Amino acid sequence: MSLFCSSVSLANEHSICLGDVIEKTLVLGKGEFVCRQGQAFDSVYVLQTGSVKTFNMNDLGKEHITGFYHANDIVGFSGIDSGYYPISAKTLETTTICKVSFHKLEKLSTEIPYLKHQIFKIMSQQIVNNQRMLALLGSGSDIKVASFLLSLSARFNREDSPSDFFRLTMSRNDIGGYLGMTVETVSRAFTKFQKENIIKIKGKDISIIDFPAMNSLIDGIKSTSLVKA
Amino acid sequence: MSLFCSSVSLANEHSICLGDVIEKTLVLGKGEFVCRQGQAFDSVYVLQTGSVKTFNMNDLGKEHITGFYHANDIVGFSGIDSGYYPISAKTLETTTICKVSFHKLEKLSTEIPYLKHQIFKIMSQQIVNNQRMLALLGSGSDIKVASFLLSLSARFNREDSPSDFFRLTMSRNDIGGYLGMTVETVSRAFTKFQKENIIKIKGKDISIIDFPAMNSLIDGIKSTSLVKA
DNA sequence: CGAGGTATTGAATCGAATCAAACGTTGTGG
DNA sequence: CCACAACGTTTGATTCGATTCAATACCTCG
Repeated sequence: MSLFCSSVSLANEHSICLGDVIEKTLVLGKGEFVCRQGQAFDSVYVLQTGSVKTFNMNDLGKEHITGFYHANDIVGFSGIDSGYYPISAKTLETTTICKVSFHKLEKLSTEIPYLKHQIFKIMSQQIVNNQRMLALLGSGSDIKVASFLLSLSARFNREDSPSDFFRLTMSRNDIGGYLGMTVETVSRAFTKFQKENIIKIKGKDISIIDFPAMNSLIDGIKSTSLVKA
Repeated sequence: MSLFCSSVSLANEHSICLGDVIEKTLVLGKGEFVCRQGQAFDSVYVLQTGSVKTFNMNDLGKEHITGFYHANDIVGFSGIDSGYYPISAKTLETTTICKVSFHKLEKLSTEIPYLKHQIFKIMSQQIVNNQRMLALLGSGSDIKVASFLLSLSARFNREDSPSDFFRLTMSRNDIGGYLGMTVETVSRAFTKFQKENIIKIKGKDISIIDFPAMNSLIDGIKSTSLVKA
């Protein structure tokens, strides 16, 4: 399970019905906005290809990254509560997305309990993912970075190649903004892991070589799922 | 808006119907479990009085606190995704809660679109709250503690007294576990704020004296909600 | 090719964790 | 009701790690 968005499909056997709620499919270039913080909430966005970061600006112009999203992930649910998007979303590369009217989606979910359940599930999953991120609050930079890389890896293995190789579409700066640390510290963690032969990095391409070592790094934040009597 | 749970009521004009989904109302003493990490998910819990912490144990027995909940908050939505509670919940004092069957709640929400919308809203709110917490990832201990206190204050002002005075039902240890810092650092932040006449603390009772100073502390993580052209 | 942004590396500073000890509070049983 | 034990909290001194500042190397794209 990824730190990131949903592995649950909205559609399944009801995919036909979903045609009604898709407003349009958009192709966006690198660095374009999907939605902007403060805009009225009306849609959620389903990524088809590419990747997106969500973030908000603090009063001093520094941006805090709240998440990275890839194919099949859904962006925008956080706008339901207030009726406004609390975050901006920007593409990290050329990206195609489906704009889905939330109003229509919600109406359709009344007719299709399965759809409603899926929405519940996706939102629940986002809560769980965010809480897993929060477990990083107290941990050091190595753990944060390792956890980040493992999440990305898990996210890609799910549907794409089962390989340990993938591409970081976001900048080191974005990673830092996501994990709450500086660019320099991100870079240092990368070089350190590389020297220890845990990963191999070349620019934006990364491969995880030593999964056991990687996993042992994050032992401290993995939670036992046992029920203790 | 609080860092914590929901300010949105499940019921409103439909409160009559909710009688059907409430399994039972429980009174728990201090330190009792509401639900346990790993148990099969079947219910959400609505707090009537008292307070609760949610947490999970990592492999080394240290607990990470994922949230504090008070009257009218709802605990347990994170279990929808996997079908198991990913967290344990424990009372911080004598607490009364309603156990609500999620299965029944979901079925009822099919008949009452308003109810469904409220559930969406509450879950969306939790996503937003968690993301606000995540903004603390990169900030120092003073900011974390100030942010925590302001959230609690906002949470209580909402419905209880409009006073700047409240009681911390959780231990310093719990606060540390929540904010990702040690007990000592929490304590030091408290004494520092007190020396600066920003707050007044006596054991578990706290009053916020200088709100402007408190707010200026967290300027760095407040996000502008403006739409920039 | 050159320029601007992005990434890496190094040295010095600052802040939080850690270790250790004293102080307070709470709850229990004599 | 007091004494004591157990736990929670505060405070201090030291260590360790991340940020900061600064300089250099690397890529990407016009």
